[in-house]
Amino acid sequence: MTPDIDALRALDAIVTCGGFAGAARRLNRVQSAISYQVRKLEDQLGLMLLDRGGYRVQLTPAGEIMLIEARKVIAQAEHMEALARRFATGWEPRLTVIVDGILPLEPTLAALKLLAEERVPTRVQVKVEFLGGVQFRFDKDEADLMLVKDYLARPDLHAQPLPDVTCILCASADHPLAAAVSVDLTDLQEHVELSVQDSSDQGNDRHMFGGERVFYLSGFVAKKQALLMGLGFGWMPKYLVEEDLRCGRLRELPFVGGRRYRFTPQLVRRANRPLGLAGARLAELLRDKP
Amino acid sequence: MTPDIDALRALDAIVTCGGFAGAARRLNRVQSAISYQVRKLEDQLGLMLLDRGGYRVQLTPAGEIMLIEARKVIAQAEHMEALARRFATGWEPRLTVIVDGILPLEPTLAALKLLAEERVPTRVQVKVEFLGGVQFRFDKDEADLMLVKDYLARPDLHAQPLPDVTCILCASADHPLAAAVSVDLTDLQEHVELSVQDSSDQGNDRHMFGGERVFYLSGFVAKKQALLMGLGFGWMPKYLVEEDLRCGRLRELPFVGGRRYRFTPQLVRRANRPLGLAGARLAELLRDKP
DNA sequence: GATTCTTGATCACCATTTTTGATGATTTAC
DNA sequence: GTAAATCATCAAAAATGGTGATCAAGAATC
Repeated sequence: MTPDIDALRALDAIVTCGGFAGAARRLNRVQSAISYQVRKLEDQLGLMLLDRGGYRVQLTPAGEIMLIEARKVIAQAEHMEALARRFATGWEPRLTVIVDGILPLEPTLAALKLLAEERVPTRVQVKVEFLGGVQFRFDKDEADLMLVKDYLARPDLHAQPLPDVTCILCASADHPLAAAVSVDLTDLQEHVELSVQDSSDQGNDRHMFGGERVFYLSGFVAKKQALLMGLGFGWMPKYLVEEDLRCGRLRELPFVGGRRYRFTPQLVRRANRPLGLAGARLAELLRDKP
Repeated sequence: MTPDIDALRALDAIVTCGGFAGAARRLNRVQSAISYQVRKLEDQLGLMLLDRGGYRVQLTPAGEIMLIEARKVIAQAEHMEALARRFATGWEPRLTVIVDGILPLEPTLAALKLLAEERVPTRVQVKVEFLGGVQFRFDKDEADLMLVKDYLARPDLHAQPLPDVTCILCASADHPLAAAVSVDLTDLQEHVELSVQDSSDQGNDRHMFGGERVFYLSGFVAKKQALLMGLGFGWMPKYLVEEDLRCGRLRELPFVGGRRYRFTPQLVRRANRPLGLAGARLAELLRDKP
């Protein structure tokens, strides 16, 4: 039979208060109740915990060790209690966030770090997806939030804007297109376009060029690596290639249809399911900070 | 109010058995008892743990997290119980062993390693002392065992022999005494003798030579270092200087009164206080192995 | 679709456990 | 030596937890 946590508390109180009487006062019980509790505990464990030989009780050697263990059990139980209290007061147990891989991760991570520092009890799960895959995953996982470049608006979704991101059409300095003074659609279509794999299987990136040959990469890091190797051309978010453009490793392509475009990422939540405290706090941090 | 461990067990059983009825069977209770327990638990935590909406109960999101915590509490409590069982069956909670620093530590450490591998629950404390300090500490700490070179026999102490150790009188190869063909007591008394500090403050090493100048070191490692630096001469246990004698860094002194002596270390226990299972096992390992 | 099973909630009742308050033996403090 | 602690013990009261029966509602079976 497993010991009762109240009995462990009694043992602890006896030791810290220096006696049964003190423990009773501390626990708002009567002395005989404490006496009963620890005796029962000792019976259950089949082990003397207190030495009643003298005027004041003392821990037996075994009691000392058991008290250490008992305190661990108590602490664990209280941790559980505290967690429950927070869940009960509006902190959701889990928060799932889908992030579009085209967005800079840093502001999101910074916000999560703050959240952790505020000792938010919620277990936050972040998943990175691309293009249509973001909303696909948002729906499939019943996620709470998504940070997305494009999404299909619906009445049950509520969006708020995030800071703009700029995309730049570029290629390696060694790439044939990099040398051109001006590039038109036909020029582009003759070369390999690099794109990020849409993790839902219904690719629909409105910024693609419709050439014959497209290589799909698994993310923007891989895409950038492919660009640097001269494998092809493609759009990249500015924050990922600024350094390379400055150093000349990559070149911005002088495409007549526009060499850059900006978009406003959205932080999307479900209108019908209110965010818990953690979700609300995260949304707030993402809105204020980045 | 802290949740009751039995209630946590009920929650766990409901989830693993897939329902109240199954849990009741598993815990040898009746279904309504389980129902009562979890409802009380939920009341205490102020939190719904199970979703009774459908035909079969399901954990709520908060319930999932709480179950994880609950299992930790249960595991901790069971660990405590297991420990108690072992203490109750003769494993002492603590075992204090005093070891004479002149003895090779390796056999002792090997025995302790074995003890640990056998998952002995006892917390073993080993202290190294020197000369009279060993018995001094043995008495002061009310230790259970001592491994000692010399000790004052008493009726309440019971000893068993350990493998012999040889001591060699030596000095650095550069030391004046190292060159002599024969050394007598007067020769020795003219040089600095190196000795290990007695950690009780009543030095009585019967192997000292009574010269004017004695340097006391804090252990045999320090003493050996001092010997190698040519600071003086002194006795060293053979196992610590064999290599140095072979390489010629140290020399055995041709003392007319004997250049070597052997002693039989003793494993001493208290006759009036029987060893616990861990102490007995350790004594057994030390007797058989080294 | 009607019937049968199963699931979990609920209730009144009873057994057990826990708390209480009183008492007593022993030890410490003054 | 007296007064004030300390802790054990006991009977009675209170609270807690368990039992078995019953009920409504969702699956499963035919």
